Amino acid sequence: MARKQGSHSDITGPKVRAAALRLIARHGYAAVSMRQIAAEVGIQAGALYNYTPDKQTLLFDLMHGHMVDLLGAVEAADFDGTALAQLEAFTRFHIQFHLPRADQVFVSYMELRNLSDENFATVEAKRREYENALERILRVGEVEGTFHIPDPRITTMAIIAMLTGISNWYRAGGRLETDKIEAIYWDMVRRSVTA
Amino acid sequence: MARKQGSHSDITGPKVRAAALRLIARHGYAAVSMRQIAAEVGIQAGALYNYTPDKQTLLFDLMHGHMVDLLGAVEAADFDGTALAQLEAFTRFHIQFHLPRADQVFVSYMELRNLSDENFATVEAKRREYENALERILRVGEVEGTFHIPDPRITTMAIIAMLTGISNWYRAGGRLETDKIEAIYWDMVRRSVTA
DNA sequence: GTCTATAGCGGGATAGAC
DNA sequence: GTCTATCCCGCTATAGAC
Repeated sequence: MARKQGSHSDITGPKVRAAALRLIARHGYAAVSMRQIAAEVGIQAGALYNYTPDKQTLLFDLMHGHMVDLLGAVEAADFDGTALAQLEAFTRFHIQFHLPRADQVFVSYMELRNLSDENFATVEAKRREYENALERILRVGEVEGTFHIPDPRITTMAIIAMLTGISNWYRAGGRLETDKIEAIYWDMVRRSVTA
Repeated sequence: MARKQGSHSDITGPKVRAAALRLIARHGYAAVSMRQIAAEVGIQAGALYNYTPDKQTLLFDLMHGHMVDLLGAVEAADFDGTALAQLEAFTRFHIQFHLPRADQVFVSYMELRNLSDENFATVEAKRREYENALERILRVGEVEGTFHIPDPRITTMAIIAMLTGISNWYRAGGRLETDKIEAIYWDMVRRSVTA
């Protein structure tokens, strides 16, 4: 089972996904052609089909991969301590994870419409799982008495929308910038759920 | 200058825009064809060009029209009183304006990429104008001492993202539902900017 | 104002040589 | 694994009859 001589699939595969991600984030899935993606990689359109059975699967792999990475990172973060400490950790985690992944975030929230029904259900389930991680923290804080939250589900959606919205205006910037953004948003999140 | 017999342009025109809005919100601009829009209206594709010079202009009219409506409504609302009162009025206004316009909101935030450079600049300028209305209120509250806001521009974006995010999960529902949503979000907005 | 018909182009995907 | 060539389809937009 030795790898074939001249095989570049271990290099070209990632390049295909990177090119697709970049182009789809920029122009949208429906507006990007397989020919454009191939040109970006430096191969012909036909050769793309060595790396994906079709365009739909390529989109799904990008979106699903992003959600798998996100859930894996959440699990690894393993928030603990008081509800307030967990909420701060979650807030900073969300910002730190999403800021360097502008294209993935954009595609994952804009291209849901272009997934097949089955692929949509799979991606949506993972997104729900992520939301639930935050909702659990809010409910713990409510029981603790730290938080005052009339409707944990709505507050979950509100906080995630606020944090994800950073991607709408954030551009480039180094570590210090990120620190400051984290501080400002954590301040707002904290105040919005405490008495 | 009497209107031609058999002319339906005063009826068909709005029907074209309504159909385009519905379909684009559902499937995205690039994925919707002029044939689909025509079929939804009940005419042939060629006849669409009596109502728009091209597909791009049709998209622009939808998005620009939405922003014009929004800015007109903001101006008519004419917020006054303390900064806190103005912020509450703005929050409730935003929710009341956006909730019944799910398709417009969706299209206006998802299809910016598909506007020509010139059309994008026009729409973006109006959106900036709307954001500025909120930012002014926040700055007044900061001067008053009512609010504690480290960065008014970021807080503006955070609040608008949070409020606009309602469209991501809101479905149908009557007046009472809207009242409750307003109350929950106003509660969060208020707490997030006050000490 | 709407129709039918079509020009002209570009799309996704496949076949077969190398 | 990549190439060239191509099938077949659907797209936007226009022309000209009614």
